[in-house]
Amino acid sequence: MSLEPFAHPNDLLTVREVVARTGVAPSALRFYEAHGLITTERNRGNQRLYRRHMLRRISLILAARRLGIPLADVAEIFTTLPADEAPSHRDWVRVSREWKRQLEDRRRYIMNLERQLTACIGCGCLSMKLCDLLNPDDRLRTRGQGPVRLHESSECIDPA
Amino acid sequence: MSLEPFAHPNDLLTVREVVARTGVAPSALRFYEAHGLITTERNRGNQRLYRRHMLRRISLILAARRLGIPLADVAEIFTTLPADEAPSHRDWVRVSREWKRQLEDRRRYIMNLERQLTACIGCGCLSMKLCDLLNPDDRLRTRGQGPVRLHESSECIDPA
DNA sequence: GTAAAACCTCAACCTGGGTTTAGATCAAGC
DNA sequence: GCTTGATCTAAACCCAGGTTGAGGTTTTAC
Repeated sequence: MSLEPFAHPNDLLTVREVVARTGVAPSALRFYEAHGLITTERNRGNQRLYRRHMLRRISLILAARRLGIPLADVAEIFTTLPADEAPSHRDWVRVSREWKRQLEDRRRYIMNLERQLTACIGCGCLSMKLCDLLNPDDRLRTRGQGPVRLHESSECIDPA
Repeated sequence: MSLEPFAHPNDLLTVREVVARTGVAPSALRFYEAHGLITTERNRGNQRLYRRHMLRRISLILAARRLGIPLADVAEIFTTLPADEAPSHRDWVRVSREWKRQLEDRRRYIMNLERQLTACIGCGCLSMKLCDLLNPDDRLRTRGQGPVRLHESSECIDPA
């Protein structure tokens, strides 16, 4: 049986092919390469050739972007990935668990803000005197001046 | 009784005083002014004087920043606020409810991503063949080429 | 009266995640 | 061989949300 119809993991794709497969603009591909997220070979005319397993990396970049993970973090994760072949199942489990943790952190942060804002709406904060989300300038006026560190008191938010 | 110890809502504060009360850098105050979020008077030497009720606006800006609300949105909200006095209780209720809605939207978006990522970890997506977060290039290879619209299929994420 | 500190404007710079443009080179079809 | 389209590099530009710096005035403190 011929190997022809099957893709070799290290065969080479042109820019156009990668663009067609991933939907990522050539400028973005160059950008990722410049930032060390992907690597390329060159043909004799200096044009880029992408090894097929780079498609995996690009997919991971897209997933990360969709999740709001900064490229710098992705680059860091990529240093732990095999350089010459596609990431393994195990790699993907590790990466996706880490990203899930980051999503959870972000969700918790937002839920905390929601809680504070709800408390502000539901308490004396409506007078805008004591809320942690709003700087308590009225109170400060009775206490003299000085640099105000915001988010330091929490009389409204956390009355306990 | 003298009015001296009580602050007039329209009395004028210098840059230094506003910086001391809000913790916001002068450059940021100028930036907010340049973008129409706050207004100032000037003294005879052209130096800025802030009417006291601007402190409320600055507090609102800080709260918005903390919530991740873009300044442009804040500027838009501010067009609905009284120009010459502090925002009222009613104003604050209206604004804070709107911001709470935006927080809820962001939280729901993140929860949705978490759900997708969890599904990816827990199903055949681990093979990175069919996941909505990862571009399904293996499948495409058996179907010919063409531009790939990402996030269009949901065989993994939403099997129903 | 003078020096230091604060303030002014305007312009340049920063990060992140790229896009756009200019000018040159390469590959492919006829 | 020639034209057209694809690609190359480098640099400039975009957004947000500001900060930093240069060079000039104003206010304040002694």
